[in-house]
Amino acid sequence: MYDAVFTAIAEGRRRDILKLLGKGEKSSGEIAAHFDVSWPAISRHLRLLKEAKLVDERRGGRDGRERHYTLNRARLRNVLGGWVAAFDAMWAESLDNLKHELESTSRDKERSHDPRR
Amino acid sequence: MYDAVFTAIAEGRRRDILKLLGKGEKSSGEIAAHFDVSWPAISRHLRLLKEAKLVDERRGGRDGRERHYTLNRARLRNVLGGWVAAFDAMWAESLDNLKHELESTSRDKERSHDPRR
DNA sequence: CAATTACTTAACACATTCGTTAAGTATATT
DNA sequence: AATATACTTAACGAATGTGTTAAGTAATTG
Repeated sequence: MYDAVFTAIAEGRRRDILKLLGKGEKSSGEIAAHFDVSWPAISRHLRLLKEAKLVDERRGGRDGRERHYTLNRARLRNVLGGWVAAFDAMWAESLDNLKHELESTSRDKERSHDPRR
Repeated sequence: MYDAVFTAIAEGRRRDILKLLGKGEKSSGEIAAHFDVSWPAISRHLRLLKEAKLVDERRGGRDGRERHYTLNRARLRNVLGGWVAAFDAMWAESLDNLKHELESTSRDKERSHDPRR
């Protein structure tokens, strides 16, 4: 599930597209015009980003022929922020375990001066 | 530069390795034992993670033959956190631009009731 | 309804990547 | 010096991913 997000942001051009969308909504054509690769290439990047739910798509323009993309900031923050935060949670837990271990070791010492025999 | 980090975390197995290291320092062999792929495969993942500076390596063990890896939490937070935060900065800037635009538009309205003619 | 606009999907080439096994390297140990 | 331990690097195959051009498709316009 999160996998799609990590795959999506792994590629530089897709990160560039996200960056561009950071400045505001853009159509598929506008995005393609910003880069020196073909429109189909951009279209596929957009599909991936859409599947990862990093961008939202809606019909737009004066007639409904354009596809407008917007950055999904919440998704970006939730997935990446959440993932990074999980490490700090683990860290806290590890520290906690270590603390308990040290405490029980010192309790052992109180009961006997050489518990290993 | 940041590129290596995004590439490194793109792969599920490497994210699993980072997660494992989140619980504390581990040797190359210990890490390999945790997964059902060969040691060489793990070794290459570790090299990528090291190149991305997401993990640090040092000699360890009773003799100096083991290679111990630790997670570099700061790097993770700085790169990903920084990248995500940049979007919010852009967002703030875009909002600000929009505000200025609206303000100048309303100033135009004050000067003339139909500026488009 | 034929043409136009704004895209997307398909087909294919080339590059990169992950895994495997076999071979190499570095640091003790005997 | 030979052997063992703990890895890493090399070589290679199968899968995946990015780009290109050509061929759709969906909605609007004349």
